[in-house]
Amino acid sequence: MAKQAETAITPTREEDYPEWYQQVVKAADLAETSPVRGCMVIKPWGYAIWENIQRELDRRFKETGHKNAYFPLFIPMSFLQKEADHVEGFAKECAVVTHSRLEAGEDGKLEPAGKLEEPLIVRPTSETIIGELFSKWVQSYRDLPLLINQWANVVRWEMRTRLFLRTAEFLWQEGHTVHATAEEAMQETLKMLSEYADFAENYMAVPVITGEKTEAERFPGAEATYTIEAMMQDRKALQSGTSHFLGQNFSRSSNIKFLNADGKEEFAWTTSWGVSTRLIGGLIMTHSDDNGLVLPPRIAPAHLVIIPVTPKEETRQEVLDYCLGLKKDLEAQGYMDGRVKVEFDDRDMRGGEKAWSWIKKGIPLRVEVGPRDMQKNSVFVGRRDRAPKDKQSVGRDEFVAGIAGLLDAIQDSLLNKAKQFREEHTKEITTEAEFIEFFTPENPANPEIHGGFASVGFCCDAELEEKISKEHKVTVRCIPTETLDEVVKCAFTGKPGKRVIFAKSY
RNA sequence: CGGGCCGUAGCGCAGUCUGGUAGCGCACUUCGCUGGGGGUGAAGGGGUCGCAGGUUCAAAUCCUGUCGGCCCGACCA
Repeated sequence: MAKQAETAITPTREEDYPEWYQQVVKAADLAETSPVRGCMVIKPWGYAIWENIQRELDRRFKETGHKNAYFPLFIPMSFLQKEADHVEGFAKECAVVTHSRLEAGEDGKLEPAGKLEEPLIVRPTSETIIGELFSKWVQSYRDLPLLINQWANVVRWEMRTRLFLRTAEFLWQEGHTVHATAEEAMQETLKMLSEYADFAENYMAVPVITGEKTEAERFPGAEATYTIEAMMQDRKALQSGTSHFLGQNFSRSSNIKFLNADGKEEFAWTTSWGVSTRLIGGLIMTHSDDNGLVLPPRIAPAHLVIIPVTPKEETRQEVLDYCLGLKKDLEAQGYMDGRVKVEFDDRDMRGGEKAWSWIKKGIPLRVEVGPRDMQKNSVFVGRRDRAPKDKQSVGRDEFVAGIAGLLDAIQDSLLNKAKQFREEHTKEITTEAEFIEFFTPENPANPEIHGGFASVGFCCDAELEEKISKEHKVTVRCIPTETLDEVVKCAFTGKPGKRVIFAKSY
Protein backbone atom coordinates (compact mmCIF):
# COMPACT_ATOMS: atom_id res chain seq x y z
CA MET A 1 0.00 0.00 0.00
CA ALA A 2 1.36 3.34 -0.97
CA LYS A 3 1.22 5.91 1.75
CA GLN A 4 -1.50 8.43 1.13
CA ALA A 5 -1.91 11.73 2.83
CA GLU A 6 -4.66 11.61 5.43
CA THR A 7 -6.31 14.48 3.63
CA ALA A 8 -6.75 14.89 -0.09
CA ILE A 9 -5.65 18.51 0.13
CA THR A 10 -2.26 19.57 1.45
CA PRO A 11 -1.66 21.77 3.26
CA THR A 12 -4.70 21.65 5.51
CA ARG A 13 -6.69 24.76 6.41
CA GLU A 14 -4.98 24.89 9.77
CA GLU A 15 -1.49 24.61 8.28
CA ASP A 16 -1.73 27.26 5.57
CA TYR A 17 -5.14 28.65 4.75
CA PRO A 18 -4.30 30.68 1.61
CA GLU A 19 -2.41 27.79 0.07
CA TRP A 20 -5.19 25.37 1.01
CA TYR A 21 -7.61 27.61 -0.89
CA GLN A 22 -5.47 27.50 -4.02
CA GLN A 23 -5.19 23.74 -3.80
CA VAL A 24 -8.95 23.26 -3.40
CA VAL A 25 -9.60 25.33 -6.51
CA LYS A 26 -7.06 23.30 -8.41
CA ALA A 27 -8.14 19.89 -7.12
CA ALA A 28 -11.79 20.59 -7.94
CA ASP A 29 -10.77 21.80 -11.39
CA LEU A 30 -12.75 25.02 -10.99
CA ALA A 31 -10.35 27.53 -12.53
CA GLU A 32 -6.75 28.32 -13.28
CA THR A 33 -4.62 31.36 -13.86
CA SER A 34 -4.29 32.57 -17.42
CA PRO A 35 -1.42 33.85 -19.54
CA VAL A 36 -2.76 37.32 -18.78
CA ARG A 37 -1.72 38.66 -15.43
CA GLY A 38 -4.45 38.59 -12.80
CA CYS A 39 -7.05 37.01 -15.06
CA MET A 40 -8.54 33.57 -14.60
CA VAL A 41 -9.80 30.82 -16.81
CA ILE A 42 -13.02 29.42 -15.40
CA LYS A 43 -13.20 25.73 -16.20
CA PRO A 44 -16.41 23.77 -16.84
CA TRP A 45 -17.01 22.63 -13.25
CA GLY A 46 -16.51 26.19 -11.96
CA TYR A 47 -18.49 27.79 -14.74
CA ALA A 48 -21.41 25.44 -14.12
CA ILE A 49 -21.57 26.79 -10.56
CA TRP A 50 -21.66 30.31 -11.96
CA GLU A 51 -24.44 29.32 -14.36
CA ASN A 52 -26.47 28.02 -11.43
CA ILE A 53 -25.90 31.26 -9.55
CA GLN A 54 -26.94 33.21 -12.63
CA ARG A 55 -30.05 31.15 -13.24
CA GLU A 56 -31.45 31.61 -9.76
CA LEU A 57 -30.54 35.28 -9.41
CA ASP A 58 -31.86 36.07 -12.87
CA ARG A 59 -35.15 34.42 -11.95
CA ARG A 60 -35.34 36.59 -8.83
CA PHE A 61 -34.50 39.79 -10.69
CA LYS A 62 -37.23 39.14 -13.22
CA GLU A 63 -39.68 38.19 -10.52
CA THR A 64 -39.06 41.57 -8.90
CA GLY A 65 -39.76 43.39 -12.15
CA HIS A 66 -36.30 43.89 -13.63
CA LYS A 67 -35.38 43.46 -17.28
CA ASN A 68 -32.02 42.48 -18.73
CA ALA A 69 -30.15 44.68 -21.18
CA TYR A 70 -26.56 45.07 -22.34
CA PHE A 71 -24.31 48.12 -22.43
CA PRO A 72 -20.87 48.51 -24.03
CA LEU A 73 -17.61 47.24 -22.62
CA PHE A 74 -15.88 50.52 -23.47
CA ILE A 75 -16.63 53.79 -21.75
CA PRO A 76 -15.34 57.15 -23.03
CA MET A 77 -12.85 58.40 -20.47
CA SER A 78 -14.72 61.67 -20.08
CA PHE A 79 -17.77 59.80 -18.75
CA LEU A 80 -15.89 58.51 -15.75
CA GLN A 81 -14.86 62.04 -14.97
CA LYS A 82 -18.42 63.24 -14.47
CA GLU A 83 -18.83 62.22 -10.84
CA ALA A 84 -16.01 63.47 -8.62
CA ASP A 85 -15.97 60.72 -5.96
CA HIS A 86 -16.55 58.06 -8.57
CA VAL A 87 -13.54 59.01 -10.67
CA GLU A 88 -11.36 59.19 -7.58
CA GLY A 89 -12.46 55.73 -6.53
CA PHE A 90 -11.85 54.02 -9.84
CA ALA A 91 -9.18 55.98 -11.72
CA LYS A 92 -6.30 54.03 -10.23
CA GLU A 93 -7.41 50.66 -11.50
CA CYS A 94 -8.68 51.26 -15.02
CA ALA A 95 -7.53 49.50 -18.16
CA VAL A 96 -7.28 52.11 -20.90
CA VAL A 97 -7.66 51.62 -24.65
CA THR A 98 -5.63 54.18 -26.56
CA HIS A 99 -5.20 52.74 -30.05
CA SER A 100 -7.41 51.26 -32.73
CA ARG A 101 -5.13 48.94 -34.67
CA LEU A 102 -1.76 47.24 -34.95
CA GLU A 103 0.93 47.81 -37.52
CA ALA A 104 4.07 45.83 -38.21
CA GLY A 105 7.19 47.95 -37.70
CA GLU A 106 10.38 47.63 -39.69
CA ASP A 107 11.55 44.71 -37.58
CA GLY A 108 8.21 42.97 -38.18
CA LYS A 109 7.09 43.55 -34.60
CA LEU A 110 3.51 44.65 -34.06
CA GLU A 111 2.99 48.10 -32.65
CA PRO A 112 -0.17 49.95 -31.66
CA ALA A 113 -1.19 52.55 -34.21
CA GLY A 114 -4.17 54.75 -34.91
CA LYS A 115 -4.21 56.69 -31.68
CA LEU A 116 -7.71 57.41 -30.43
CA GLU A 117 -8.78 61.01 -30.02
CA GLU A 118 -10.35 60.15 -26.67
CA PRO A 119 -9.12 57.10 -24.78
CA LEU A 120 -11.69 54.48 -23.85
CA ILE A 121 -11.68 52.75 -20.52
CA VAL A 122 -12.71 49.16 -20.07
CA ARG A 123 -15.68 49.33 -17.69
CA PRO A 124 -14.78 48.82 -14.04
CA THR A 125 -18.54 49.28 -13.42
CA SER A 126 -21.15 50.84 -15.66
CA GLU A 127 -22.86 53.66 -13.76
CA THR A 128 -21.53 56.34 -16.06
CA ILE A 129 -22.32 54.78 -19.42
CA ILE A 130 -25.68 53.47 -18.28
CA GLY A 131 -26.46 56.89 -16.81
CA GLU A 132 -25.79 58.47 -20.18
CA LEU A 133 -28.33 56.17 -21.82
CA PHE A 134 -30.81 56.47 -18.98
CA SER A 135 -30.83 60.25 -19.41
CA LYS A 136 -32.32 59.63 -22.84
CA TRP A 137 -34.69 56.88 -21.76
CA VAL A 138 -36.18 58.84 -18.89
CA GLN A 139 -38.33 61.85 -19.75
CA SER A 140 -41.48 61.54 -17.71
CA TYR A 141 -42.55 60.17 -14.36
CA ARG A 142 -44.41 57.63 -16.52
CA ASP A 143 -41.05 56.15 -17.55
CA LEU A 144 -40.29 55.36 -13.93
CA PRO A 145 -39.31 53.22 -12.24
CA LEU A 146 -36.75 51.98 -14.75
CA LEU A 147 -35.47 48.62 -13.59
CA ILE A 148 -32.51 47.24 -15.57
CA ASN A 149 -29.95 44.53 -14.99
CA GLN A 150 -26.98 43.45 -17.04
CA TRP A 151 -24.82 40.34 -16.92
CA ALA A 152 -21.33 41.36 -17.92
CA ASN A 153 -17.62 41.22 -17.35
CA VAL A 154 -15.75 44.12 -15.79
CA VAL A 155 -12.06 44.91 -15.40
CA ARG A 156 -10.33 46.37 -12.37
CA TRP A 157 -6.56 46.42 -12.54
CA GLU A 158 -5.93 45.01 -9.09
CA MET A 159 -2.43 44.88 -7.66
CA ARG A 160 -2.89 41.56 -5.98
CA THR A 161 -5.24 38.94 -7.34
CA ARG A 162 -6.57 35.59 -6.14
CA LEU A 163 -8.75 33.20 -8.13
CA PHE A 164 -12.43 34.07 -7.71
CA LEU A 165 -11.82 36.45 -4.80
CA ARG A 166 -10.15 39.26 -6.67
CA THR A 167 -9.28 39.00 -10.34
CA ALA A 168 -8.49 41.71 -12.88
CA GLU A 169 -11.44 40.64 -15.00
CA PHE A 170 -14.51 39.15 -13.38
CA LEU A 171 -18.04 38.21 -14.26
CA TRP A 172 -20.94 39.83 -12.47
CA GLN A 173 -24.37 41.30 -12.74
CA GLU A 174 -25.05 44.94 -12.14
CA GLY A 175 -28.54 46.23 -11.53
CA HIS A 176 -29.22 49.87 -12.31
CA THR A 177 -32.53 51.44 -11.46
CA VAL A 178 -34.10 54.88 -11.66
CA HIS A 179 -36.89 56.13 -9.41
CA ALA A 180 -39.05 59.18 -8.96
CA THR A 181 -38.50 59.48 -5.24
CA ALA A 182 -35.76 58.91 -2.69
CA GLU A 183 -38.03 56.61 -0.68
CA GLU A 184 -38.68 54.39 -3.64
CA ALA A 185 -35.01 54.22 -4.55
CA MET A 186 -34.10 53.34 -0.98
CA GLN A 187 -36.76 50.67 -0.94
CA GLU A 188 -35.27 49.17 -4.11
CA THR A 189 -31.75 49.28 -2.62
CA LEU A 190 -32.88 47.34 0.43
CA LYS A 191 -35.10 44.95 -1.50
CA MET A 192 -32.22 43.81 -3.69
CA LEU A 193 -29.96 43.50 -0.66
CA SER A 194 -32.46 41.16 0.92
CA GLU A 195 -32.70 39.16 -2.32
CA TYR A 196 -28.93 38.72 -2.16
CA ALA A 197 -29.05 37.71 1.49
CA ASP A 198 -31.84 35.24 0.87
CA PHE A 199 -30.05 33.77 -2.12
CA ALA A 200 -26.75 33.44 -0.23
CA GLU A 201 -28.36 31.65 2.70
CA ASN A 202 -30.92 29.51 0.94
CA TYR A 203 -29.05 28.57 -2.21
CA MET A 204 -25.39 28.76 -1.37
CA ALA A 205 -25.87 27.87 2.30
CA VAL A 206 -23.68 30.87 3.11
CA PRO A 207 -25.07 32.75 6.11
CA VAL A 208 -24.61 36.49 5.75
CA ILE A 209 -24.96 39.59 7.86
CA THR A 210 -26.71 42.44 6.11
CA GLY A 211 -25.92 45.98 7.00
CA GLU A 212 -24.77 49.39 5.95
CA LYS A 213 -21.19 50.36 5.20
CA THR A 214 -19.53 53.25 6.99
CA GLU A 215 -18.56 56.27 4.95
CA ALA A 216 -15.00 55.01 4.57
CA GLU A 217 -16.16 51.77 2.97
CA ARG A 218 -18.84 53.28 0.78
CA PHE A 219 -19.04 52.92 -3.01
CA PRO A 220 -17.50 56.03 -4.65
CA GLY A 221 -20.37 58.31 -5.48
CA ALA A 222 -22.99 56.54 -3.35
CA GLU A 223 -25.05 58.11 -0.58
CA ALA A 224 -25.32 54.77 1.16
CA THR A 225 -23.85 51.33 0.54
CA TYR A 226 -25.36 48.15 1.92
CA THR A 227 -23.57 44.83 2.02
CA ILE A 228 -23.87 41.15 2.75
CA GLU A 229 -20.89 39.93 4.75
CA ALA A 230 -20.00 36.28 5.18
CA MET A 231 -17.49 34.65 7.51
CA MET A 232 -14.90 32.39 5.91
CA GLN A 233 -13.30 29.47 7.72
CA ASP A 234 -10.21 31.52 8.51
CA ARG A 235 -12.71 33.79 10.29
CA LYS A 236 -12.14 36.65 7.89
CA ALA A 237 -15.06 38.50 6.38
CA LEU A 238 -15.90 38.38 2.70
CA GLN A 239 -17.99 41.18 1.24
CA SER A 240 -20.21 39.07 -0.96
CA GLY A 241 -22.56 41.55 -2.54
CA THR A 242 -23.41 45.24 -2.37
CA SER A 243 -26.42 47.42 -3.02
CA HIS A 244 -26.05 51.17 -3.35
CA PHE A 245 -28.42 54.05 -2.85
CA LEU A 246 -26.92 56.61 -5.20
CA GLY A 247 -29.21 59.49 -4.28
CA GLN A 248 -29.21 62.06 -7.07
CA ASN A 249 -25.42 62.04 -7.48
CA PHE A 250 -25.36 60.10 -10.73
CA SER A 251 -28.59 61.57 -12.08
CA ARG A 252 -27.02 65.01 -11.68
CA SER A 253 -23.74 64.01 -13.30
CA SER A 254 -25.50 62.10 -16.10
CA ASN A 255 -28.42 64.47 -16.34
CA ILE A 256 -31.21 61.97 -15.69
CA LYS A 257 -34.24 64.25 -15.34
CA PHE A 258 -37.97 63.71 -15.60
CA LEU A 259 -41.11 65.77 -15.57
CA ASN A 260 -43.23 64.92 -12.54
CA ALA A 261 -47.02 64.77 -12.48
CA ASP A 262 -47.09 68.48 -11.65
CA GLY A 263 -45.11 69.30 -14.77
CA LYS A 264 -41.96 70.16 -12.84
CA GLU A 265 -38.53 68.89 -13.88
CA GLU A 266 -36.71 66.84 -11.26
CA PHE A 267 -33.51 64.85 -10.99
CA ALA A 268 -34.22 61.15 -10.62
CA TRP A 269 -33.02 58.87 -7.81
CA THR A 270 -30.86 55.92 -8.78
CA THR A 271 -29.56 52.68 -7.31
CA SER A 272 -27.05 50.04 -8.34
CA TRP A 273 -26.34 46.59 -6.97
CA GLY A 274 -24.11 43.70 -7.89
CA VAL A 275 -22.70 40.30 -7.10
CA SER A 276 -19.84 38.63 -8.90
CA THR A 277 -17.88 35.43 -9.40
CA ARG A 278 -16.44 36.29 -6.02
CA LEU A 279 -19.49 34.46 -4.64
CA ILE A 280 -17.80 31.26 -5.78
CA GLY A 281 -14.77 32.13 -3.67
CA GLY A 282 -17.08 32.60 -0.71
CA LEU A 283 -18.78 29.33 -1.41
CA ILE A 284 -15.45 27.51 -1.46
CA MET A 285 -14.19 29.06 1.76
CA THR A 286 -17.44 28.56 3.64
CA HIS A 287 -17.94 24.84 3.13
CA SER A 288 -14.83 23.11 1.85
CA ASP A 289 -12.71 20.88 4.05
CA ASP A 290 -9.29 19.27 3.99
CA ASN A 291 -10.51 16.82 1.35
CA GLY A 292 -11.44 19.58 -1.06
CA LEU A 293 -14.51 21.34 -2.29
CA VAL A 294 -17.90 20.82 -0.64
CA LEU A 295 -20.90 21.98 -2.65
CA PRO A 296 -24.40 22.66 -1.35
CA PRO A 297 -26.83 20.65 -3.52
CA ARG A 298 -28.80 23.65 -4.70
CA ILE A 299 -25.76 25.20 -6.36
CA ALA A 300 -23.86 22.05 -7.37
CA PRO A 301 -23.43 21.38 -11.11
CA ALA A 302 -24.49 17.79 -10.41
CA HIS A 303 -26.16 16.34 -7.34
CA LEU A 304 -24.68 12.89 -7.38
CA VAL A 305 -22.31 10.64 -9.21
CA ILE A 306 -22.96 6.99 -9.88
CA ILE A 307 -19.76 4.98 -9.76
CA PRO A 308 -20.16 1.48 -11.14
CA VAL A 309 -17.96 -1.11 -9.41
CA THR A 310 -17.17 -3.83 -11.90
CA PRO A 311 -14.70 -6.28 -10.40
CA LYS A 312 -15.64 -9.16 -12.68
CA GLU A 313 -15.90 -9.07 -16.42
CA GLU A 314 -18.92 -11.40 -16.50
CA THR A 315 -21.09 -9.11 -14.38
CA ARG A 316 -19.74 -5.87 -15.81
CA GLN A 317 -22.40 -5.19 -18.39
CA GLU A 318 -25.13 -6.13 -15.94
CA VAL A 319 -23.84 -3.61 -13.40
CA LEU A 320 -23.54 -0.88 -16.02
CA ASP A 321 -27.10 -1.49 -17.17
CA TYR A 322 -28.32 -1.45 -13.59
CA CYS A 323 -26.54 1.89 -13.06
CA LEU A 324 -28.03 3.39 -16.20
CA GLY A 325 -31.47 2.34 -15.05
CA LEU A 326 -30.80 3.93 -11.68
CA LYS A 327 -29.61 7.10 -13.41
CA LYS A 328 -32.79 7.29 -15.44
CA ASP A 329 -34.99 6.84 -12.39
CA LEU A 330 -33.07 9.44 -10.41
CA GLU A 331 -33.23 11.96 -13.25
CA ALA A 332 -36.99 11.55 -13.28
CA GLN A 333 -37.09 12.87 -9.71
CA GLY A 334 -37.77 16.55 -9.16
CA TYR A 335 -35.48 18.69 -7.03
CA MET A 336 -36.08 22.38 -6.38
CA ASP A 337 -37.55 23.72 -9.62
CA GLY A 338 -35.71 21.22 -11.80
CA ARG A 339 -34.59 17.61 -11.91
CA VAL A 340 -32.02 15.63 -10.03
CA LYS A 341 -28.75 16.00 -11.93
CA VAL A 342 -26.72 12.81 -12.19
CA GLU A 343 -23.17 12.13 -13.34
CA PHE A 344 -22.35 8.61 -14.47
CA ASP A 345 -18.66 7.88 -14.14
CA ASP A 346 -17.65 4.76 -16.02
CA ARG A 347 -14.13 5.97 -16.70
CA ASP A 348 -11.65 3.16 -16.83
CA MET A 349 -9.68 3.90 -13.68
CA ARG A 350 -9.24 2.64 -10.17
CA GLY A 351 -12.28 2.92 -7.97
CA GLY A 352 -10.61 4.65 -5.05
CA GLU A 353 -9.00 7.23 -7.24
CA LYS A 354 -12.27 7.82 -9.01
CA ALA A 355 -14.21 8.27 -5.77
CA TRP A 356 -11.57 10.68 -4.46
CA SER A 357 -11.73 12.76 -7.60
CA TRP A 358 -15.44 13.36 -6.93
CA ILE A 359 -14.82 14.08 -3.28
CA LYS A 360 -12.37 16.78 -4.33
CA LYS A 361 -14.95 18.19 -6.74
CA GLY A 362 -17.42 18.46 -3.91
CA ILE A 363 -20.31 16.54 -5.41
CA PRO A 364 -22.98 16.13 -2.68
CA LEU A 365 -23.51 12.37 -3.07
CA ARG A 366 -21.45 9.45 -4.29
CA VAL A 367 -23.38 6.34 -5.20
CA GLU A 368 -21.33 3.19 -5.65
CA VAL A 369 -22.97 0.21 -7.24
CA GLY A 370 -21.38 -3.21 -7.58
CA PRO A 371 -22.61 -6.76 -8.17
CA ARG A 372 -23.44 -7.31 -4.50
CA ASP A 373 -25.54 -4.15 -4.32
CA MET A 374 -27.27 -5.17 -7.49
CA GLN A 375 -28.17 -8.55 -6.01
CA LYS A 376 -29.62 -6.90 -2.90
CA ASN A 377 -31.25 -4.21 -5.05
CA SER A 378 -29.45 -1.60 -2.97
CA VAL A 379 -26.90 1.19 -3.47
CA PHE A 380 -23.90 2.27 -1.43
CA VAL A 381 -24.09 5.98 -0.64
CA GLY A 382 -21.52 8.47 0.66
CA ARG A 383 -22.42 12.05 1.60
CA ARG A 384 -19.90 14.83 1.00
CA ASP A 385 -20.82 16.45 4.31
CA ARG A 386 -19.66 13.31 6.12
CA ALA A 387 -16.29 11.52 6.30
CA PRO A 388 -15.13 9.81 3.07
CA LYS A 389 -15.40 6.31 4.56
CA ASP A 390 -18.76 6.96 6.21
CA LYS A 391 -20.94 5.20 3.63
CA GLN A 392 -24.22 3.38 3.91
CA SER A 393 -26.10 0.71 2.05
CA VAL A 394 -29.58 1.90 1.14
CA GLY A 395 -32.38 0.13 -0.72
CA ARG A 396 -32.41 1.31 -4.30
CA ASP A 397 -36.06 2.31 -4.52
CA GLU A 398 -35.97 3.94 -1.10
CA PHE A 399 -32.92 5.93 -2.21
CA VAL A 400 -34.58 7.08 -5.43
CA ALA A 401 -37.78 8.07 -3.67
CA GLY A 402 -35.92 9.93 -0.92
CA ILE A 403 -33.34 11.71 -3.06
CA ALA A 404 -34.85 15.20 -2.85
CA GLY A 405 -35.18 14.91 0.91
CA LEU A 406 -31.61 13.68 1.23
CA LEU A 407 -30.30 16.61 -0.82
CA ASP A 408 -32.28 19.01 1.34
CA ALA A 409 -30.81 17.39 4.44
CA ILE A 410 -27.30 18.01 3.12
CA GLN A 411 -28.18 21.58 2.19
CA ASP A 412 -29.51 22.18 5.71
CA SER A 413 -26.58 20.55 7.43
CA LEU A 414 -24.14 22.75 5.49
CA LEU A 415 -26.03 25.93 6.32
CA ASN A 416 -26.30 24.97 9.97
CA LYS A 417 -22.65 24.11 10.18
CA ALA A 418 -21.70 27.46 8.64
CA LYS A 419 -24.06 29.31 10.97
CA GLN A 420 -22.66 27.50 13.96
CA PHE A 421 -19.13 28.33 12.90
CA ARG A 422 -20.04 31.99 12.61
CA GLU A 423 -21.73 32.00 16.02
CA GLU A 424 -18.71 30.36 17.62
CA HIS A 425 -16.41 33.04 16.28
CA THR A 426 -18.59 36.07 16.82
CA LYS A 427 -17.86 37.85 20.06
CA GLU A 428 -19.55 40.74 21.74
CA ILE A 429 -16.83 43.12 22.83
CA THR A 430 -17.13 46.12 25.14
CA THR A 431 -13.58 47.33 25.81
CA GLU A 432 -10.63 48.29 23.66
CA ALA A 433 -8.35 45.85 25.49
CA GLU A 434 -10.72 43.02 24.73
CA PHE A 435 -10.86 44.18 21.12
CA ILE A 436 -7.09 44.15 20.74
CA GLU A 437 -6.80 40.74 22.36
CA PHE A 438 -9.45 39.33 20.03
CA PHE A 439 -7.57 40.41 16.91
CA THR A 440 -4.01 39.65 18.03
CA PRO A 441 -2.63 36.24 17.07
CA GLU A 442 -0.69 34.26 19.67
CA ASN A 443 2.15 33.82 17.25
CA PRO A 444 2.55 37.09 15.32
CA ALA A 445 5.50 35.83 13.26
CA ASN A 446 3.35 33.11 11.73
CA PRO A 447 -0.20 34.05 12.64
CA GLU A 448 -2.57 31.20 13.36
CA ILE A 449 -6.25 31.45 12.43
CA HIS A 450 -7.70 33.82 15.00
CA GLY A 451 -10.27 36.52 15.64
CA GLY A 452 -13.62 36.53 13.91
CA PHE A 453 -16.53 38.93 13.96
CA ALA A 454 -16.37 41.44 16.79
CA SER A 455 -19.74 42.90 17.63
CA VAL A 456 -18.77 46.25 19.10
CA GLY A 457 -20.31 49.56 20.11
CA PHE A 458 -18.72 52.22 17.95
CA CYS A 459 -19.17 55.98 17.76
CA CYS A 460 -18.47 55.82 14.00
CA ASP A 461 -15.92 58.63 14.04
CA ALA A 462 -14.15 58.42 10.67
CA GLU A 463 -10.69 59.30 12.01
CA LEU A 464 -10.93 56.74 14.77
CA GLU A 465 -12.10 54.18 12.26
CA GLU A 466 -9.06 54.79 10.12
CA LYS A 467 -6.73 54.59 13.09
CA ILE A 468 -8.18 51.27 14.23
CA SER A 469 -8.07 49.90 10.74
CA LYS A 470 -4.40 50.87 10.31
CA GLU A 471 -3.29 49.63 13.69
CA HIS A 472 -5.07 46.31 13.80
CA LYS A 473 -5.79 45.60 10.13
CA VAL A 474 -9.41 45.32 11.00
CA THR A 475 -12.29 47.18 9.36
CA VAL A 476 -15.89 47.90 10.10
CA ARG A 477 -17.63 45.34 7.92
CA CYS A 478 -21.05 46.83 8.45
CA ILE A 479 -23.59 48.35 10.76
CA PRO A 480 -25.98 45.39 10.90
CA THR A 481 -29.54 46.06 9.87
CA GLU A 482 -30.79 43.81 12.64
CA THR A 483 -29.42 45.96 15.47
CA LEU A 484 -29.63 49.32 13.73
CA ASP A 485 -31.80 50.93 16.40
CA GLU A 486 -29.63 49.86 19.31
CA VAL A 487 -27.66 52.60 21.07
CA VAL A 488 -24.44 51.10 22.42
CA LYS A 489 -21.58 52.70 24.31
CA CYS A 490 -18.51 53.02 22.07
CA ALA A 491 -15.81 50.60 23.21
CA PHE A 492 -13.11 53.12 22.31
CA THR A 493 -14.49 56.50 23.37
CA GLY A 494 -17.39 55.75 25.69
CA LYS A 495 -19.65 57.95 23.59
CA PRO A 496 -23.02 56.68 22.45
CA GLY A 497 -22.63 54.68 19.30
CA LYS A 498 -24.03 52.01 17.04
CA ARG A 499 -23.49 48.29 17.10
CA VAL A 500 -21.05 47.41 14.31
CA ILE A 501 -19.19 44.32 13.12
CA PHE A 502 -15.42 44.64 13.01
CA ALA A 503 -13.38 41.95 11.26
CA LYS A 504 -10.32 41.28 9.18
CA SER A 505 -11.41 40.94 5.62
CA TYR A 506 -10.59 39.88 2.09
C1' C B 1 3.72 49.65 -6.40
C1' G B 2 7.64 48.19 -1.95
C1' G B 3 9.83 43.60 0.75
C1' G B 4 10.63 38.16 0.69
C1' C B 5 10.52 33.47 -1.83
C1' C B 6 10.10 31.05 -6.59
C1' G B 7 9.99 29.94 -12.38
C1' U B 8 13.93 23.02 -14.84
C1' A B 9 8.67 17.22 -18.58
C1' G B 10 1.40 17.77 -17.43
C1' C B 11 2.17 18.39 -11.74
C1' G B 12 5.72 18.50 -7.53
C1' C B 13 10.87 19.00 -7.16
C1' A B 14 16.67 17.99 -7.17
C1' G B 15 20.73 19.99 -9.79
C1' U B 16 22.58 26.55 -9.40
C1' C B 17 26.82 28.19 -4.10
C1' U B 18 31.89 25.40 -6.70
C1' G B 19 29.97 26.46 -15.26
C1' G B 20 31.45 20.67 -18.58
C1' U B 21 26.04 19.36 -22.57
C1' A B 22 19.55 17.36 -17.72
C1' G B 23 17.64 13.92 -13.45
C1' C B 24 13.95 12.05 -9.55
C1' G B 25 8.80 11.21 -7.82
C1' C B 26 3.84 11.41 -9.37
C1' A B 27 0.92 11.59 -13.75
C1' C B 28 0.69 9.61 -18.96
C1' U B 29 1.03 5.07 -22.80
C1' U B 30 1.36 -0.46 -23.45
C1' C B 31 1.38 -5.32 -21.27
C1' G B 32 0.87 -8.54 -16.82
C1' C B 33 -0.99 -9.43 -11.72
C1' U B 34 -4.82 -7.50 -8.50
C1' G B 35 -9.98 -6.18 -8.10
C1' G B 36 -15.69 -2.59 -3.10
C1' G B 37 -11.17 1.47 -3.11
C1' G B 38 -6.42 6.74 -4.67
C1' G B 39 -2.78 -1.31 -5.16
C1' U B 40 1.48 -3.65 -7.90
C1' G B 41 5.50 -5.53 -11.65
C1' A B 42 7.81 -4.51 -16.33
C1' A B 43 8.68 -1.73 -20.69
C1' G B 44 8.04 3.15 -22.91
C1' G B 45 6.95 8.47 -24.56
C1' G B 46 7.75 13.42 -23.08
C1' G B 47 12.07 19.05 -21.41
C1' U B 48 16.14 24.28 -26.67
C1' C B 49 15.98 24.55 -17.80
C1' G B 50 10.23 31.61 -18.05
C1' C B 51 12.10 35.20 -21.86
C1' A B 52 16.04 38.58 -23.87
C1' G B 53 20.88 40.18 -23.80
C1' G B 54 25.98 39.60 -21.86
C1' U B 55 30.61 36.91 -19.90
C1' U B 56 33.00 32.14 -21.48
C1' C B 57 36.11 27.19 -25.44
C1' A B 58 31.57 25.80 -22.75
C1' A B 59 25.71 28.58 -19.16
C1' A B 60 19.92 25.42 -16.00
C1' U B 61 24.37 27.13 -13.21
C1' C B 62 27.79 33.55 -13.39
C1' C B 63 26.13 38.99 -14.70
C1' U B 64 22.25 42.56 -16.48
C1' G B 65 17.41 43.35 -17.88
C1' U B 66 12.53 41.65 -18.37
C1' C B 67 7.93 38.76 -17.80
C1' G B 68 5.09 35.68 -14.62
C1' G B 69 3.59 33.17 -9.86
C1' C B 70 2.99 32.85 -4.41
C1' C B 71 3.26 35.21 0.52
C1' C B 72 3.60 39.87 3.46
C1' G B 73 2.66 45.27 3.10
C1' A B 74 0.07 49.45 0.67
C1' C B 75 -4.47 49.47 -2.25
C1' C B 76 -9.15 47.04 -2.80
C1' A B 77 -15.88 50.61 -5.21
